[in-house]
Amino acid sequence: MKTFNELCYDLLKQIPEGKVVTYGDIAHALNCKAYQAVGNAMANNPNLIIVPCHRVVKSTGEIGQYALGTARKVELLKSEGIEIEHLKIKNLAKFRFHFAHSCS
DNA sequence: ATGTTGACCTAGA
DNA sequence: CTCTAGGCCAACA
Repeated sequence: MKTFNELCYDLLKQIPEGKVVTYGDIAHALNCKAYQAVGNAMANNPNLIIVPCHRVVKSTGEIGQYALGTARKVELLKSEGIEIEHLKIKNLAKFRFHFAHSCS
């Protein structure tokens, strides 16, 4: 049985470049509202290289936190093509990624 | 099992 | 827009 954290990492790995998701979206994808549990999974940061933790932002459009620092997170997101200013995404909905459901 | 913490969210004023 | 209050869940001591 994978832990909740492992599930979060798995979802993160599915996020393509230039796309971002909110902690709430990840929690909702897991049929739960464990927003903070998702954040905790990132905070544990067991596989920062494998998992694109930098593509996770807050629902308000703010960048949130990052293991290597918010500044580094912004730089990475901007490299992806996302427009950010003052640690906040200009068009969050435009870069919002929708997780695939069990339906195909 | 209980208490505390955390890269949070939503609603109300 | 800002600030306050309540709620939510999992992992760890």
